[in-house]
Amino acid sequence: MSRGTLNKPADVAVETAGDDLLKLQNQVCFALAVASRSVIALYRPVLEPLGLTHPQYLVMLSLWEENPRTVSAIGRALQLEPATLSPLLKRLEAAGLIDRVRDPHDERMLRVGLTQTGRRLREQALGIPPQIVERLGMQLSELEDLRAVLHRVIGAATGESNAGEPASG
Amino acid sequence: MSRGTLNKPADVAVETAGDDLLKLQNQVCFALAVASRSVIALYRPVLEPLGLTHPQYLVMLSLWEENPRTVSAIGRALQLEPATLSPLLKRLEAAGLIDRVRDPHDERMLRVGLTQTGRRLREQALGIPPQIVERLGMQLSELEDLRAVLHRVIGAATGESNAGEPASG
DNA sequence: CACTAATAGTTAGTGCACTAATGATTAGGG
DNA sequence: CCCTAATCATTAGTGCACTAACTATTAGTG
Repeated sequence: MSRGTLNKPADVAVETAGDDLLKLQNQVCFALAVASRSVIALYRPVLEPLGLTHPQYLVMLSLWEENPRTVSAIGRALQLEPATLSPLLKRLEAAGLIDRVRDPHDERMLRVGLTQTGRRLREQALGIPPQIVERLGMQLSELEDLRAVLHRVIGAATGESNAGEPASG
Repeated sequence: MSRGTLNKPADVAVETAGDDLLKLQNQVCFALAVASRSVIALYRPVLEPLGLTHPQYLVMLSLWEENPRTVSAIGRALQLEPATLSPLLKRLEAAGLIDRVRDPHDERMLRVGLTQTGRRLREQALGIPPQIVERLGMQLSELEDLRAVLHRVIGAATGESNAGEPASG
């Protein structure tokens, strides 16, 4: 990828700078999007036996950490809009993994909870991360670094208030 | 899952391993997905004046690099299926930024080319990367590192044969 | 030349993700 | 109390992304 990707102070010739600036291979956003899709594609065959898509898997992870949760609480954990989760949760309910019940004390809220089947699925899920790491074939240390810098990106992009560093609890 | 991926290795501390493995904050895939969505969200207001979505912007970037391109050539550059591009390209055509013409020599292929409007849009696009970098507020060096490790992830996830070979060399 | 293979794009169908608008419930202020 | 605000979730509508099935064109083989 050669020269000029890094140094472009204002006094540098504009012609070449403008060229590199719009090169696809120099776009972090492009690398981010492709990496995300590629890794999710890696999950597809692994999740298929569990009958889960990747976003559904993330919802299950969030519920395995804290069991009855409201829609917006899941949304905060996963950085997703309620409008995205609403149909997704209905599919998980149809699959028998969760149930959706209005909170008796405040009927605006929906209590999303694991069913017996949903709880049991966690055992199978334990095998997933090692499979992914194996398929990726990257060093764990490098993945750790990646995760760390991604959390910094998330913090920077979402306003820093909510980065989400490793579980302090 | 072939042999024994589910079995916990006996020589590793078992207690914490199973717990941490499924923690949302430890998932690289989750960080990747959120970072990708967050950064794309950052682009939304910046691209809005150009009338482009982020995937459409990436298609334009690929065409500004090499002008008439076939659908599958764009797909290779962007790592997207033709079925994804087909409707997207029609929207870009409807917006007047590209035209779609069958290759006279081989009518199976579609030559996707920039219109005058599409070419001119590049001038406005030159302002985008700096705006994003500013909104992100991260060091360029850190973004360079991120991009590098992301390209390694892409290579690892897609089978290494086809990572992100810097354009034309 | 006809028949089959391969190639390039499109269509159909499912599921995510977002914005904006809506419905339903609760909380607060006159 | 009632009436407005705010809150929580859902619906509608657009656009991406994938798989699988399909059409159309070209290439290869007997």
